[in-house]
Amino acid sequence: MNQRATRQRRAVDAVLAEVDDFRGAQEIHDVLRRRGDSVGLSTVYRTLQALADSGEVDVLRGADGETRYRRCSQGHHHHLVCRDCGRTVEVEGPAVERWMDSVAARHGFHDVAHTLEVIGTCAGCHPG
Amino acid sequence: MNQRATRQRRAVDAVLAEVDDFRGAQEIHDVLRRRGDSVGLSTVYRTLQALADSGEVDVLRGADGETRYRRCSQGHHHHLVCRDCGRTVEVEGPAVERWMDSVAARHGFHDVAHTLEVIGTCAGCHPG
DNA sequence: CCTCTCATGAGAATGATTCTCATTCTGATC
DNA sequence: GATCAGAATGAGAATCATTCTCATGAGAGG
Repeated sequence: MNQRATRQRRAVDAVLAEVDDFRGAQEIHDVLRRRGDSVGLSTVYRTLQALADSGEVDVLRGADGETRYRRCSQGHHHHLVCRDCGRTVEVEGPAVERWMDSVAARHGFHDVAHTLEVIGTCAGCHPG
Repeated sequence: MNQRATRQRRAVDAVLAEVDDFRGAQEIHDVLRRRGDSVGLSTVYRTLQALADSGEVDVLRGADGETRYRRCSQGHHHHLVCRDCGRTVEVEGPAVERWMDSVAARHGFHDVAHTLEVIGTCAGCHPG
């Protein structure tokens, strides 16, 4: 957040602070409306985008095309996400980072970035 | 492709066979129309999806939300994509696969899948 | 309290993708 | 080669997340 502190931004922030999973914009908008602390959908989108730009939240694009957000720890990391309940674990992989950099360099690529997400079924959701 | 062989499917297949980069459905639809071998947009989408389901093409979801397809080699691999010209290099990383599996297992996750894409600027597009 | 802006939000607009369904075509059979 | 059932097609409507528009509202400093 770079600019004015408004009720709406505080509200969106609050929701993100309460949950530990990735949430979609519409979902957050619903939570706020049900809670009686309604915020316009456009504003939810704008706020989320601002938070993502400033690096305060991580973004994840699901297979269904919906973009989800989550307040994460600061450093660079990746996610292990449960496909059923959405439980999220942050993981680091320095070796993987190095591998990606070296592969990119070997092929003459510069300014590399990457996306790496692992999805599975967590122990709690696994039948057995 | 699992079912009947139609002109439309052959046409889409042909376009995919000609290019080496990831292409969007609309893009393929345009190419076909310009070429005079027009195919309905719905059909292009359907065909691409069928090809993706059968594993004949790889799918990549860009930051702009458009889904792109590419005929790739069979085995499991990842992509190094140029953000400017779209040039694509297939890469393998057995060590990375192992790392992801072990991390998932350590956290009690089953049936894991993953996405790993590296984007950068290729040598040809790099200014300097 | 004023004012200068940035922020908000209702609704329209966008853009990719999917759905509908009447029509056409493929592939198997005679 | 003629038939036929069911699969495939495609034009346009529908969907859905997201973005845009712009008139109105509200921080923050003076």
